Amino acid sequence: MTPQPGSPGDVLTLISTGSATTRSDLARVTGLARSTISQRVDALIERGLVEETETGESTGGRPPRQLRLHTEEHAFAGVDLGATHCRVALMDISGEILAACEDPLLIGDGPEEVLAHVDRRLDALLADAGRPRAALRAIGMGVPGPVEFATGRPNNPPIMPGWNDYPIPEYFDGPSVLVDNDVNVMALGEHRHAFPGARHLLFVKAGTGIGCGIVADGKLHRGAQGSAGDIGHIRVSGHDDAGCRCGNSACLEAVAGGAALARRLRELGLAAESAADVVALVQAGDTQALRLVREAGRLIGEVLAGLVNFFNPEVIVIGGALSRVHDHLVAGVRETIYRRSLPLATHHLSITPSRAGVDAAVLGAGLLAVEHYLSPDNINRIVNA
Amino acid sequence: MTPQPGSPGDVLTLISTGSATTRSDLARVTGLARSTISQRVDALIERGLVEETETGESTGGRPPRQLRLHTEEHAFAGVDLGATHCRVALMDISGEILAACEDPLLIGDGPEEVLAHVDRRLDALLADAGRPRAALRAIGMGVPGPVEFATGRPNNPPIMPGWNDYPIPEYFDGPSVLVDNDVNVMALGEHRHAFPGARHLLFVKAGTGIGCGIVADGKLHRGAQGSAGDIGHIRVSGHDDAGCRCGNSACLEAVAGGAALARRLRELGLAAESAADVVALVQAGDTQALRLVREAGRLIGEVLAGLVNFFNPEVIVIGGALSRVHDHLVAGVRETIYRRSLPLATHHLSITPSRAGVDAAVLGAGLLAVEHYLSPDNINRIVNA
DNA sequence: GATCTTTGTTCGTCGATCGGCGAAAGTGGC
DNA sequence: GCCACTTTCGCCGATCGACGAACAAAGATC
Repeated sequence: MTPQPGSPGDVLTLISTGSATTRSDLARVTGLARSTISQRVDALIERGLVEETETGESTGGRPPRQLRLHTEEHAFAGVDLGATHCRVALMDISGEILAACEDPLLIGDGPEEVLAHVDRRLDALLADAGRPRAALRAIGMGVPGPVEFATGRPNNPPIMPGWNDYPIPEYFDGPSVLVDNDVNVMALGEHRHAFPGARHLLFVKAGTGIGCGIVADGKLHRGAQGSAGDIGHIRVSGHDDAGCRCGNSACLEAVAGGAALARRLRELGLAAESAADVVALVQAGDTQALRLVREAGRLIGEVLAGLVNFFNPEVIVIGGALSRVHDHLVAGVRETIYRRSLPLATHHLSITPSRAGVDAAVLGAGLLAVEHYLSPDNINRIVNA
Repeated sequence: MTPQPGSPGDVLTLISTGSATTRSDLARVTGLARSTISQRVDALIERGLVEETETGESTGGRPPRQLRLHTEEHAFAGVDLGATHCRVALMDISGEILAACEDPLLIGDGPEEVLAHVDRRLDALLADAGRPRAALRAIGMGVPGPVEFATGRPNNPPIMPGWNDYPIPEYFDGPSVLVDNDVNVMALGEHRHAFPGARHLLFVKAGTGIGCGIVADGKLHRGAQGSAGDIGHIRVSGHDDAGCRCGNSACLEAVAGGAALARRLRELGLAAESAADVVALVQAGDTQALRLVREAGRLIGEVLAGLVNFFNPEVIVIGGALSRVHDHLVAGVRETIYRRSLPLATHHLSITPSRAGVDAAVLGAGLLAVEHYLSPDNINRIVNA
C-alpha cells in the first residue's frame, strides 16, 4: 500500500487538472482498480461535481466516456477591489468566466457600502448567467492592502479607511469567502492562466504604487504577517533625495511609482495627476513621459535584479496600470535584470508583460475560491456528507 | 473517511516529531482505532524503527508505554565541505550527534580525493560510535557552490575546480546521498535546531562571501535553478566604486564580505588576509576592524531590509565566520532593518546570531538525510517491503 | 459478420479496520 | 489492605471497502 492517492477528492483533482479525463485514465494514474474508480466517479457525479460528455476517440476498442467538471449548478465569484474601482466576475467551477462587470467605486466609502455594492453586482451577474444565488459556493476577493488571510480581516490598510480588522467573510451568508491582497490574487491569476507549469513566479504590479505577488512552489507565499511582496519601499541607489510617504527616502515607489512619475511630469510643466495620465501621455507620444517610464522600468529592474538572485524565479510578470505601456516598462526591467543578476539565475528566466491583463485580479480571486472548494479535503467532506 | 492520515509512515512522523508519544495518543490524533494503531506500531517496532521506553506518568489509570524512535541500528551522516575544511558528524535517527570531526582539506583537490577523505572519516566515526557501516542509511552533504539538488551534481561552482557536474551520490555505495549548497543546509540546521516552529526563516552566512539560505513554509526554497539565496551580488547604495569579482560594482559581497573587509584593513596598514584575520583583529580590540564590521552589518542590513519587505520572514539568523563577532555585526544588521523595513514586517521579526554555531552545517546536512529517510513515502516502502 | 480491443459494471472474495471485551496496571477512597 | 475506578492495550469476531475476475457494451479490424 503506497501513499494512497485514492480519495474522491484526489480523483476530482486529477479530473479538474486534466491529468486524467476518463475512468481508465484514472485507474492507470492512481493505480486503483477500475471498479473502485467507477464507484468514486459515480459518487462525484451524484454530487453534481462531475459530468460525462460525449464519448471520445476510440483507440481500437470501445471509446471511453470523457469526464469533466460539471460546470452547471455551481458558481464562484472573483472580486477585485481597487482604490477607485470594483470589478466582479462570475465563473464556473472550471475557472471559465461567465460574466463580469466593472464600476467606479471608492474603497474609502467603507466596508458596509462597498460590500453591499458587491452583493448587488453578484445578484445581477448570477441572474445574467441564469444561476440561483444558492449555486454560489465561494467568493474570492482581492483588496488593496494587507490582509490576515486566515480570517479575511484587513490589517491596518493605509488606503482603506474604515476597513481595519473588518471581518469581510462574515458579511456574506453562505459561501466561503477568501480575502487576500490584490497583488497576491493577480499573481495567482497570472500563474494559473498563463504559466501553470512554472514553479516559482513573481508578479509585479506597477501602478500608483508598486507591489509584488509571490508564487513559490505553485502556491502563494504570504509571509509571516501576510505582508510579503511589499517591494515598493525597497531602497534604490542614487535617489536619496526622493522622500517617500513611508518616512524613508529612495524607496522604489517614491521614484518609480505612478504617483511619483506624475509628479515629475508636473514639474516639467505637463498635466499629469495619476498613473493613468502618465500612460496617456506615453501613448500620445510624449518623449518626456516615455523617458520617465523607461527609467522607472530600470529602477524596478534594479530591485528585481536583487530579488532574482534571492528568489530565483522562472517567470517575472509585469502588470498594473503602467504596464499598459509595457513595451517601454518591460524593456527597462529586462535591461537592468540581465545586467545585474547572476547568469545562472537569468539563464532560463522569462520576463513578460501580463497576459491576463485587467482580468488578472478577478481571475486570481475566483481561482482562489475555486481551488479552495476543489481542495481534496473539502471534496471528501462533501462526498462523505 | 477524511484524508486518511493512517499509513505507517504518517504514524512514524507523528512519533518522530513528538506530536504523539503513546499508542493512545496516536489513536486520538489520527482518529484510527486503537487496535489499528497497535498493529502499525508493531510493524514499526519489528522493522527496528520504533522502540518502547519505560512506562510514563499515569493520568489516573494504567500508565502508557512511551514510544520513540529507535536510535540504535541506524546511523546518518552530515558532511560540511568548505573551501578549506571538512567537517563530518555522525548522528542517530533522532538527529542527536554521536560523533564529529573536522580537518583542514582543500576542496580544490577534486572530488575523488575529497570524497575518499570523507569516506575514511565516516568509517572512523562509525567505529567510534560502535555501529557497522551497514547501519549508515543516508548521507547529507553541504558544498560551497550551487548544486542541482535532484541529482547531487555541482553546477558550475566557482570555487570547486574539478567538481562541475560530478555525480557525488554515485561515489557512495549503499546509503542515499543528498547534496545541497552549504548555506541551505546551515539554514535547515538552524531552523530545526533553534526555531522549529518558525514557518519562514532566513539564514545569512557572512564569511569570505555572503550567502543566504531560505526556509519557506518549513521547507528549503532552492529556486528554479537551485541558485536561490545568492544575495552576495545584490547592489548596495553609495558604493559604485567598489568593483566585484562578478564583473559588476557595488555588490554586497564586494563591500561587506570578509575578503573585502580584510582588503580595506590592509589598506589601513593592518595585517589581514582573510575573514578569520578580521575576526581576530576585532577580538583583539582593534577599533578600525570593529568599525568596519559594524559598517558591514549595516550594509548587510540594507540588503536584508529589502528582503524582509519582500519575503516577510519570522526569523533572521546571522551565521558564518564573521558572526563570531556577532555582537557588532548583528547590531549593525538590526539597526538598518528596523530603520528601513516596514513596521508590519518587523513587528514580530527576531534577528539573532546563530545558535547552532559551527555545527549548523553538519546538523542541517544530517537532518536532510534523516528527514529523507523518515519521509512517509520512504517509511511505507520500508515497512511494506 | 466474426474476432479483437478497450471500456465500464456486477459481484463474490479477501484483507484491513473497527470496536467490544477482558486483562493489565496503575490511582484513590474507605 | 481492599475494592472501585480509570486508562492502556491485546484479542477476536463483525463489518466495510477495495480488488479483480467475469461479463456486458461499443467500436475497430479484417
